[in-house]
Amino acid sequence: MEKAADTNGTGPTESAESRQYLGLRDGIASRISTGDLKPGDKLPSERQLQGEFGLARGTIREALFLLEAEGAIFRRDRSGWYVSPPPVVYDPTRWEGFMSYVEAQGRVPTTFTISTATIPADPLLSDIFSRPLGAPLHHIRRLRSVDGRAVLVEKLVVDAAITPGLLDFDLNTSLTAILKRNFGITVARNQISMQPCALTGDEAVDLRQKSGLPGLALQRVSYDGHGRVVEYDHEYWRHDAVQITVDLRVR
Amino acid sequence: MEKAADTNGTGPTESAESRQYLGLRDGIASRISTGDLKPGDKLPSERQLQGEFGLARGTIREALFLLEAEGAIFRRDRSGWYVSPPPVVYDPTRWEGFMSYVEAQGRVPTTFTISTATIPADPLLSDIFSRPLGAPLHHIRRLRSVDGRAVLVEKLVVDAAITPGLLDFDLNTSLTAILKRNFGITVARNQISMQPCALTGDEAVDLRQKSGLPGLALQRVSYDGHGRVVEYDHEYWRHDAVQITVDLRVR
DNA sequence: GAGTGGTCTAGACCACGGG
DNA sequence: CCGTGGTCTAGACCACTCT
Repeated sequence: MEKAADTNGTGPTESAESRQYLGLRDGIASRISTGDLKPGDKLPSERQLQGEFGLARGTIREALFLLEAEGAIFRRDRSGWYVSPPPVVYDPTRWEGFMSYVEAQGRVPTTFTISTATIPADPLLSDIFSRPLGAPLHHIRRLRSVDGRAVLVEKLVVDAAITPGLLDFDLNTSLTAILKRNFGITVARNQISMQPCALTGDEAVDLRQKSGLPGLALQRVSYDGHGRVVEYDHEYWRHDAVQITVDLRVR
Repeated sequence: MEKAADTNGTGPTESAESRQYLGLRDGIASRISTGDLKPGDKLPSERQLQGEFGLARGTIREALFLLEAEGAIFRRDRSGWYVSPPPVVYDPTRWEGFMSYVEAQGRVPTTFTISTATIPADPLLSDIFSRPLGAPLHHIRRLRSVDGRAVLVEKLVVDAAITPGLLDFDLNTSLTAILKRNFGITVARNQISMQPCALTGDEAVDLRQKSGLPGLALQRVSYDGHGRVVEYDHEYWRHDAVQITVDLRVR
């Protein structure tokens, strides 16, 4: 008996799902919405679900992938599947920085600096910062978490000429605050671009995600009051961790 | 011989990929980047790739899913896999509307009105529009395409009191233009919110996508110069069809 | 009707996580 | 060390598209 959907006598009994993984998806989703499973809770293992529902493991995984795409659950590599916490709201116009707005939402933000370096400007960066080729720029790579879960990696670049000694500060705090307090720099304008993307390579590794999972790529160029480029930032977010909100006047 | 990765004698010959689907992914990706495969081109069928690479179909599909998540390819249900065209750039602050900005990028926009209706305001909409419960609101559901490919479904709501007879116009054109020309309404402010999401149910059907594929959900509340709510809009985009760009002053 | 992707089965081994 | 998810095989039938 190598037939698959033998049970597909799908008599239109009620809302019988045509595809089994959709049924399983709905089952788990309702367990979450009723509060039977709460944010952070671990789901039964794939093999347990297999026994419980009498489906092949591939079918179980299909349902899990769907819930993952919907942002309802996430996985920790080779540890298990967990119920997702609610996303963080990110408003690029309210520029107090990550630490502030995450805290304002009653969550606990943390930052981990992965690496720092001062590197001569390449043609692209030289153009963005309007600085000569080879001018020194600070590169910072940071991992940011909410309630202990890594939600984004950022690679940011700052003009070293106007921020001497920046890398000696504790970068596991708010960069916005450091720039303001120690260098008198405030951001007046942001130019932002973003695309849904797949998290791959370094980003996936840092976020402890399996490569290829969906994410949101966000690039930001920040200007001060004089129109000078202050920061050039690339952020890679878990797709289920963020909601973007903007309020703006139309031109 | 039910062993899987027997070929995993992965001698570190060159950049041998540890996982076979990554190798296949790279192979197809490079065919795209060299121009061997161009936007719109059809990929070989899964079974052809199976023969060509000597992998099980599941493995082939894993590679295809990854490329899909990256936005490099897309599928037409039961027709095949195709190379993705470049995304459209969407700037919510430049409010000439979909038709204008798509054309400005040298692409061909089309709009198809799926349904229209005038419905009494429910509590939520009554609140958003600051209108009494039961006040008439126009509901419009449209499908919008670029170069013949459906890229987004939108469900929009407009206050019927200030747009009498709106549904009698040809809604397969620019709504922005209709509101301006025929009702003297212009948008002065937008409040936008967006989250990566999974396209499911009606949205997936309308976009001819398999349910569960990643997308971008965008909600917009538009105000006129008097602060009156003009439009309430929900858009569901294919994740690979759009890039959002915003330029804004920080508050 | 042929061909395509969509769904599903029933196994297997691998690599990593955590006690 | 064991349990977990990650990868992979080799089949099968189904539902739809296309010509």
